[in-house]
Amino acid sequence: MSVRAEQKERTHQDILASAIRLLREKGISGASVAEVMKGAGLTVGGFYAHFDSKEALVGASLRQSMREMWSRLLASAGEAKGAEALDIIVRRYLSRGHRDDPALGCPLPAVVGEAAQAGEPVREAIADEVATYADALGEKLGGDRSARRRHGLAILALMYGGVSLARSMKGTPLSDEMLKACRDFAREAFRDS
Amino acid sequence: MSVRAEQKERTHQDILASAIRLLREKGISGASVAEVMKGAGLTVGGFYAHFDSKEALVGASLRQSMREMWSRLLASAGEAKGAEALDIIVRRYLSRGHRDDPALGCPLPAVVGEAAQAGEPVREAIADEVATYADALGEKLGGDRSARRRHGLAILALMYGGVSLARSMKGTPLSDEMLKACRDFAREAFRDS
DNA sequence: TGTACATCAGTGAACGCGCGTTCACTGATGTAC
DNA sequence: TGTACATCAGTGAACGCGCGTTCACTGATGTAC
Repeated sequence: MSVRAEQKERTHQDILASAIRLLREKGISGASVAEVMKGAGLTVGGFYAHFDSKEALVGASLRQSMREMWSRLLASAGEAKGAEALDIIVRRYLSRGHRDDPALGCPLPAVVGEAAQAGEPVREAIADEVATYADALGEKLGGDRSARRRHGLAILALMYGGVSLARSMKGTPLSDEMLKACRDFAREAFRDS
Repeated sequence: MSVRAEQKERTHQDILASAIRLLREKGISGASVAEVMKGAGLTVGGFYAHFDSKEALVGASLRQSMREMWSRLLASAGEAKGAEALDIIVRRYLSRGHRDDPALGCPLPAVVGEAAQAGEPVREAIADEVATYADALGEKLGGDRSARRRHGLAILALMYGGVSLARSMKGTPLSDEMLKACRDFAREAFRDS
């Protein structure tokens, strides 16, 4: 690989990293191309040498940030399975820390609402990543094939929904309570597993 | 009340109705003041005789549309309580119809993501309405005081999360599956109640 | 009841601003001989 | 190894556009006498 190509690849990753950070903090419309490029130490005009459009950037950022978040989250449960793994995972995802630091967390809360009106590349990226990590989560939780799939999808939806709502009510007492209710409900649903 | 004041009140409600429709379909940034006014058969300049700012409009629309959606939803369970009421409610909220017709449904999926960056009036409106209807939902579900509160908040988060994700994956097979997984999980969690 | 003036809901053009995207350009890197 | 030319990553100004908000105005409604 030539020096030039290596440099370009490094720049590409810088743009992605900047986009991921802004996307998680401010959502799709809040992460402007100009600000993404500024965050990577570049000017706006160079963007289109790296991505075809803003939508392509959003799709790529979504895929990478989902991978980062969810592989770390699932790895944090270590060898634990079933109710024990669930406890570790919900305590981490449905935490005040995760609610208050979007820049380090899951991209879904910032992106899903706007994604309903976004183009197919974005919606497909979400579907791919949700499928992957709902399955991985179901695997941790155990049970038969259909229970694993159902639990993976539903617990993901519960965790995403709880953090999203908690963020939208930040600053009110209900915000903390929402996180706790979702954690406890997830554990309660698995009391016999 | 004078003819003029009556007319103004009618116009005010027309603007609100238009805003509610657009907000549910396109979210906060997608519902521009100009389009809201056009939807009410008016021109943009007249808006500020009715609301102080776009944010005030969003807050008022949110309160009214939450009331409309959730009082209808909870009323649809009639006299049913516990698992039976839950079954009716999740079948309605987590339905393909609700996913595909945002204009007739719950405002939360279109608004919550952007609300995290919105001003206090919007976040307070969400907190107030979520508190009200989580409690009403918990009431239907029964159990002791803490269980009612926990179940109300968590089932609301699960329903909101499921429909939001299903909309963001619309057009993929996982979209339908997500709705079903959330319905079944909610019922499963109440299997002994 | 009729007339003169005041009010004010709604109009439509204009404001400053930020958006995604384009494009002529610059200058360092790469290639050919 | 040295020189002349080609490539192309990144710059920065400009584009057309839609946004929230402002404002001078119009004309129907309301009030005073």
